[in-house]
Amino acid sequence: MLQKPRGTRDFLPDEMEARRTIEWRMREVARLWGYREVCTPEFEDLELFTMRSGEGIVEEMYVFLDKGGRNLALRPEITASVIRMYINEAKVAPKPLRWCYFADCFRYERPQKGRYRQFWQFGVELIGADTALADAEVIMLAADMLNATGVTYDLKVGHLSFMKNLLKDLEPPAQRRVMAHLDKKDYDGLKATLDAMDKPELAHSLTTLLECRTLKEAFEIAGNIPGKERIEQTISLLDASGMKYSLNFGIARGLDYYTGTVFEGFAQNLGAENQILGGGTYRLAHLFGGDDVASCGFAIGFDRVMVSLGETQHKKDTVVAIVCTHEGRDHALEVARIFREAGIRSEMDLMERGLGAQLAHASKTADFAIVIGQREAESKNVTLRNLQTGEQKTLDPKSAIAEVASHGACR
RNA sequence: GCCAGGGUAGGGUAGUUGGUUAUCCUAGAGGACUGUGGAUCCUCCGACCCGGGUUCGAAUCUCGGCCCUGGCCCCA
Repeated sequence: MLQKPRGTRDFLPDEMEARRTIEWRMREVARLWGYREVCTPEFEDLELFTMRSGEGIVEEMYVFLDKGGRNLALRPEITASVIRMYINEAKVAPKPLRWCYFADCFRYERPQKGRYRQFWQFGVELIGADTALADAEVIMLAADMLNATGVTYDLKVGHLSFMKNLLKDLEPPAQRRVMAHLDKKDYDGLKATLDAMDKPELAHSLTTLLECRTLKEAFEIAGNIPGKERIEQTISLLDASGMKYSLNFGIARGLDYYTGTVFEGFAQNLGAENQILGGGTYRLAHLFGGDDVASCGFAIGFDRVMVSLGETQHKKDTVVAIVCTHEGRDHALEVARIFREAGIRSEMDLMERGLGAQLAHASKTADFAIVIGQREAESKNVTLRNLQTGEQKTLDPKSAIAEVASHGACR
């Protein structure tokens, strides 16, 4: 039997309904903040992604040659595409631009819990606003969005300037090696590396910086930071908003183009792959031949949010089964139509079953049955049966609709 | 790319000194039952992940691959 490709998933209706429910909660939050949806191609020139992230990522992408000999890649993330689109289509649009997206991405990696080769991201990008309030808005929006889904998570906010200031005397490759140690909390390795670089005193400052939980402490360790005021403003805006977060100056986000504020969210009930959100301020447009516009954005790992939410029950549709005899069929079609016009999900038997068998099936799949035989066809009434209680009465279609609508799903 | 544990109908399972037609539950279809369901009974449907090897004979032993689950690495 044919199998689906490794790391991909099929979604049955129950799961899709749960996913759409959460998706729409995020969409609604984005809408309320003024972030409007954009859509970019599923595949792009390979170069778009290597320019952003380096040649190394080719190994972790779905890369292919099209019939015209073009080097293309399935998108491994969406920020690069959005910024490309901004340069191509919207450079002169009034700033700031508030955009969001919900779309699938592809990465060629070893699957595990919360990590798939096709996965969905809900992200936002705020383009062209370079202020403390812009940074704060994006973080508050991220928190709002995660709150709307119902996940329990920890949000960590940091700023790259502190670490960059401590490391400013090191060459970029050395900086990267040090950051790698910090990211893994490998303090022994860090010490060895710094000793080898003849900078042993840095080890203490760096590890202390990671332990800092207030701006004041961080400023004391890292010294005179460029943009100090902006950082203070951003953090005081977050504090004023009353949102929950913690400061963490060890967030490195691994990428050179992040410029300042960075933040990450972690689900409290997931294992190794528990990061559900990542974002920060960055400058990327100039890489793709655009202006050096400031941007700030984040992406939420939608599938991980769903894993974290687990088997949470979602509200189900009320289902009405239209059950009829041969004589009642024409009237039944008419009744089904007006039920649907009233917004009620209505399903008819397609198997030419007898009345008993139709009801047997309805009892497994529906909340109510509308029974229509010769008697109902002649009187233009319907028999409404509550499949939960067995209670049954004959009334006109409009009253039946009212009854079903007032009752709701009872499965 | 690395490590561990797995893979028998749609879902869940039984099945080793290798041996008839692979067990049971559930789901699905049909019937007993052409104006009223969930019970019961009957019938049907449907599986040994793939390939090589050993053997008279492999779900079972063996090798390779694929896939799943979790972890490492990575994580844009």
